[in-house]
Amino acid sequence: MTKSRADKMAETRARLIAAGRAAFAQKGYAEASMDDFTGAAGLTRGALYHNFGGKTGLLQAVIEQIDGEMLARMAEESARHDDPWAAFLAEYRAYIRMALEPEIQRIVLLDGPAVLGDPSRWPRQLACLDRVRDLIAGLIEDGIVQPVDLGMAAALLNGAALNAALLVAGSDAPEATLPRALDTFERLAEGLRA
Amino acid sequence: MTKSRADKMAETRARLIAAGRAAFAQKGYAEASMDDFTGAAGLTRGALYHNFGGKTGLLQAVIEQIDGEMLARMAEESARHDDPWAAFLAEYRAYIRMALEPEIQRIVLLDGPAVLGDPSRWPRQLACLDRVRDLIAGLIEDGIVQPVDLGMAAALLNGAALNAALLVAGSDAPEATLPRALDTFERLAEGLRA
DNA sequence: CTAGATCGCATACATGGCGTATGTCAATTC
DNA sequence: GAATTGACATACGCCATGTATGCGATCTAG
Repeated sequence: MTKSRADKMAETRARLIAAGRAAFAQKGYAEASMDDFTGAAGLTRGALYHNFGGKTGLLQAVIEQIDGEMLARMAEESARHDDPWAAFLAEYRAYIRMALEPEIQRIVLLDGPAVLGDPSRWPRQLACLDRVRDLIAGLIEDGIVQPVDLGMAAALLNGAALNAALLVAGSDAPEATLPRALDTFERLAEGLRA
Repeated sequence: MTKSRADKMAETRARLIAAGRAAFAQKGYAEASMDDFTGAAGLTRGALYHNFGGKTGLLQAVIEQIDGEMLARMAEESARHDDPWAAFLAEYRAYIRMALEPEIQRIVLLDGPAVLGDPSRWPRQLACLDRVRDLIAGLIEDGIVQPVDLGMAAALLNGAALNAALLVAGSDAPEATLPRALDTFERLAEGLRA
């Protein structure tokens, strides 16, 4: 079975995304040289410009991929709980833990907003943000949470979770700090309950 | 009265900081060319490297200056309230309003962390973060707030406030969105009360 | 008071990364 | 099977940062 043209293109896209993802995570967006990571992928900058239009286009694609993985992991966590509030907190615990990983922290949470602008204005918004919005909407409908502005509540909670994760990641003993972060976050979230 | 050598150096530093501040705010850190804004200040890159060691050094100095102004404005706001909890909320209201300003948003909240790394690990930490820590410590001592981890609570609240501000700033009608942001934030903060 | 040392800043140069225009070869189409 | 399309490579120009060098003004020593 010979590879079709579209298959080959999909493969080069995947290779470039993988190489870019590794480089962005390790050196940061600004310090990652296109020649370096396209070369590492066995390609040249020509392929990158053809497929993604430029360096920022590749960053978008990388973020989209990571976002999809984050969404899946959060959904997986919440599925283990029957109580809606517990499921809600479980998703945020997963989010905070993921924000600890250097790859997600650097690419999605630091360089992404700085290079592409505020995530809430991205053309393809982060799926995990949308998901949290839906969760909160359900909690409000069930009378578990006060009737607050959906997008606002989601943004506030995301910001709190992100900073919690950054602080944990930067601490000397992340493992010891993580439970305190989760605890403090849950107390904050209590403020939204009916 | 003739200018001393130190006086002149202080003036060039001030000029460079002012020019860099304007350029970083308008075009973002990465897009701001050193030749451009040093030229606008009537100087050259030589002066910049001599005084600040490089582009990132200037960014640090700019952030330090803005941080000082933010601290002053927050202190001013809280001084108008007698009730400790009201004063605490007033400071955060001021913080959210300040995060709306493109200059602060772009330089301190977006590019700063992306270029210099996590603020909590900066050599000269943000003074306004320290201030919030102290406020929370006082509230805990007075029994107004639950005994939570100081740095963690401050980080969470700052993250929530930051994202609230970003969302407001990115909305179509910032003036109409701001009150909802403040309201949601105060509800969250309620979660920390004893 | 003057000569030399110092220091703040400008100038010139080297390096390297991004973006674009052009070329090439393989796959598709008729 | 010839022509065309399209995916990707190659080559070039431009611009930005960082560094090494040079100059002139201020401070200092005798």
